[in-house]
Amino acid sequence: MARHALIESNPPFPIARRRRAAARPLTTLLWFNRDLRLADNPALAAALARGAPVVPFYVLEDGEAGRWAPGSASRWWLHGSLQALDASLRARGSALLLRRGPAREAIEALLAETGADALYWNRRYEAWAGARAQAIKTALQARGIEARSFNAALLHEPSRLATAMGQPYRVFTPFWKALRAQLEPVGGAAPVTAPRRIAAPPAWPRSEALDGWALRPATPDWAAGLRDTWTPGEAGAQARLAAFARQAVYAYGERRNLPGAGATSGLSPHLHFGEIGPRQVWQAVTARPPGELDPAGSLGVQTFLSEIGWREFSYHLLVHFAHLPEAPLRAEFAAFPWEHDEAGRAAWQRGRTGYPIVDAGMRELWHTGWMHNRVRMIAASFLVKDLLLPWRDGADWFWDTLVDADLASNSAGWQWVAGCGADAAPYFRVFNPVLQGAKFDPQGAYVRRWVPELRALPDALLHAPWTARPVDLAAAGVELGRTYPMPIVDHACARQRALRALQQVKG
DNA sequence: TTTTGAGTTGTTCGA
DNA sequence: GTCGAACAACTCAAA
Repeated sequence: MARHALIESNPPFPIARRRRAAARPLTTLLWFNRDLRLADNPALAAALARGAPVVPFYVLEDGEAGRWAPGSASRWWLHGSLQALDASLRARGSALLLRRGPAREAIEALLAETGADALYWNRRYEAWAGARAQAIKTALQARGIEARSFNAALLHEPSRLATAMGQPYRVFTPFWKALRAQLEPVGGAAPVTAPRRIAAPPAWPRSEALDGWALRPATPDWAAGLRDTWTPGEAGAQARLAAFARQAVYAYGERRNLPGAGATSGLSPHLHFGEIGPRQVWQAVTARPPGELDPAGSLGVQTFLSEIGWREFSYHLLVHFAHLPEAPLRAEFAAFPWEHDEAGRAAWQRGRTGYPIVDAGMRELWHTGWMHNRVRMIAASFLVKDLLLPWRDGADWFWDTLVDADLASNSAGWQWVAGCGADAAPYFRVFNPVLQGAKFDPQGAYVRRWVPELRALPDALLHAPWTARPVDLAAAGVELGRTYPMPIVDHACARQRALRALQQVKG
């Protein structure tokens, strides 16, 4: 596939490196991207092994990313993550330089200012990022400057895994089987630990001020819920992983679908920004020998690893099908008769659909920048199938509001829900928000937390307040249409409408 | 090349 | 109330 050309590959013996092998290395530029960590960082390790002073830097690339520049919640996270990375670099005698993009210009400037003879970085997999990195690599190597990239983000290199026919996988199970066969038994190369000291250059080039980038909201400051929930940065990531690997992972198989249980790892934003890598995650959750685990514990570990597998699969799809974020993987869905329901979309975004489990999820998202995975499916199904709004509307909203907004996972997930993606849900699989609520939030802990105006309703009525008798509503202090909305659509009717629309696409 | 088995996460209806 | 079948065919991956 031609797109493979966009994914940079390392020649086994880079020309520049061979030519300079005898010369003393000058300075190494270390370009941080989506790998904001010091442990398990192959580019950093290789830069240190080179034996020259290292200049670590980060480039803000809003212009180059275009439509996929980080959303509001991601920008909030990025600020904290860069701050944390700078602090850990300083503790090791180094620092993080900040520059604005375009990356090509920032790198040229740094090369001129430092006289560096090498640029190392860890790869990204978005089409735009791969293309611009490849252009930089080509340009630098042509001038005898060593330019090397590494894989810090994935267990596998998407261009190096294919079916027996040489095609990219489109179905998860065979993909994961093939990948695991490559990785067994330890999940790939062992992660390296963080260096103790990083040699500084004789003089530091100037850095921009992080505050000047205005990544965090000022007025209004909507980030209080994010601050309460998260600790961006490598230390925060490792603390979360350690806590999860100590206990929760062993119950993950049984409890991961309960949004009120706090049973998931919460690692998604840390993984997105590369504050921790999938190899480290694999190592941590498989540290206990399988022989020590009971069947439930073993199921927990395997189920969790398969979620890491889904992340890999999403990247695999993004690399091989570059239009994944923009256009349906199943081409016939281009003609799907989507609605244009502004009011419905606004109600969904604000958590005022009248379906408590959907509204709870959307409010959790707004408040914390994150939503439990089970609820993501329910809320996404509601947008796409009950409201018949385009999946890209949902993907856009998630892109702006999620701290873990990731082009690969977000795009693949929305296409899956809409039925137009890889391994997509069958058309008739339409989530019923009342049944899903009753099944996965039976005691109502989740809905009561995020939809407090319904808190006093009994469990049996909590997921369908419009079915309550007036006397029950009054006892709970609920006035439908005033304190909490009536359902904005009738689910049974909406389901029929969605099935008709899907039939139309098929025929 | 052809065949075969299988495919993350569900709901509804009727026996 | 419980349970199994229907809901469509189609595509993917491997034998």
